[in-house]
Amino acid sequence: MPELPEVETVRRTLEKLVIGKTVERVSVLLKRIVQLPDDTEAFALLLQGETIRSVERRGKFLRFMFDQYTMVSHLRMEGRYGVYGADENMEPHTHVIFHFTDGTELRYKDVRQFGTMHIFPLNQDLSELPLKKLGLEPLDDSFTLEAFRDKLGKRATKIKPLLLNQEYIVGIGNIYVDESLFLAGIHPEREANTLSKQEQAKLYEAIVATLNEAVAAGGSSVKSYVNGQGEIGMFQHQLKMYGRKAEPCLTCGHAIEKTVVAGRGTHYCPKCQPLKRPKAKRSGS
DNA sequence: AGACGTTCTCGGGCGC
DNA sequence: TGCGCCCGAGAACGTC
Repeated sequence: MPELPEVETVRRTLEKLVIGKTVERVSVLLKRIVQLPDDTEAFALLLQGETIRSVERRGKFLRFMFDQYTMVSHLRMEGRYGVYGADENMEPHTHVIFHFTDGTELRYKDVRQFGTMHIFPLNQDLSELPLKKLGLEPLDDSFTLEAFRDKLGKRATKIKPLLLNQEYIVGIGNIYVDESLFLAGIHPEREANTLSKQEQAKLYEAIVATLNEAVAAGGSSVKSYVNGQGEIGMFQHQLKMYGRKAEPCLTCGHAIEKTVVAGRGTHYCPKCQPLKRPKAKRSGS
């Protein structure tokens, strides 16, 4: 479920709830979530007695900063966190529990069981997988038009899969890629290296605007997403493309098409996002 | 039935 | 022919 705006919203809500709390013990109910250390008992022991000092984000990953360790957590499709009293009912699909010394618990739930957790010595996560190869942070000052153009570079790959590839730019997923490409008037199957300077600039602006507005709205709750306090987001009401198959394009009224691009459901307006750049018509051929 | 907000692995195809 | 890169397909899972 979560793309950058959702993960950022989880981060913001969570930091209000868990900073300063000390881990008494950790229960791992589903081993597959824990990737590193691969021994789940070792994973649990590393965090015993550690206090959460901050909660940060890199792309779609959450980074829980403890005294000596960083715990990196990816929610994948449906992972979610919540803080509970130790006596509260255990909800289904609860896989990892961080029991704090004050009697509260941080619980990780994940219906589809795709989420991952890794522990590294403090701050060493950034130079190790899975964070090592991540690309530009689109809401950082470092995300300039020039840096974006460099990433688009000479690649002949389709623009949509390129934007989804976290090695170039982080945080964009299937919802916000469709929204951004629509805003920029670019067809999802355009080859990245054929974008004009002007199209590159429009796409850059579209990505920044879309992500910022979505963060301001607390993310999009299309299916199951909630923030760290169990609240849904609001940006789903502002989506112009995602989930609007066959509905009228808000710009031109043409029916929105849904196809598959690089294995992902893809929404676009054939009129506002033509595959061929509008050119003088030629007869024949 | 089949899609689903994510990402990793694998294998074929291509170019050098 | 061989190697490396790149891309798309499939897999991981449970729910509606």
